[in-house]
Amino acid sequence: MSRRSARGSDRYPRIYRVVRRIPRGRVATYGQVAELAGLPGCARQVGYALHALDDAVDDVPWQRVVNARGEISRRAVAGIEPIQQQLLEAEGIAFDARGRLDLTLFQWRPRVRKRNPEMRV
DNA sequence: TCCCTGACTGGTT
DNA sequence: AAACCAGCCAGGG
Repeated sequence: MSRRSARGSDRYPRIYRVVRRIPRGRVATYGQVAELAGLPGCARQVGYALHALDDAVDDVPWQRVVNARGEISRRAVAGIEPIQQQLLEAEGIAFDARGRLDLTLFQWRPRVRKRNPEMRV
């Protein structure tokens, strides 16, 4: 381990905690997860964290995270994308012929947990 | 320890 | 609509 490696991986638990909050039948984007985890601008790291998941051990609904265009992101390892799509379809999410889902319909919109519930602009 | 590669994104061209 | 580009940062060679 290099000098201070312990610090960096604090992020993974934060990221997993957010992903676990995504309800069934809803999706979140990588950037959205990063922001909710307090890591704005670190969308790429969210992908990296999910890549590091061990499905045999972790109970993180990774399939509910898609890219900002409403598509399932391409993996280095083939064969996973169709599985992710099937899992989402099983939750009631619809994909168009081009393999995209409508974020305006299925994107998770968590309530803000603050005193002032909402002050719309 | 340097260098490169990613389950990404928003702004430009 | 598509290609490019600069940030982002953890791992592995």
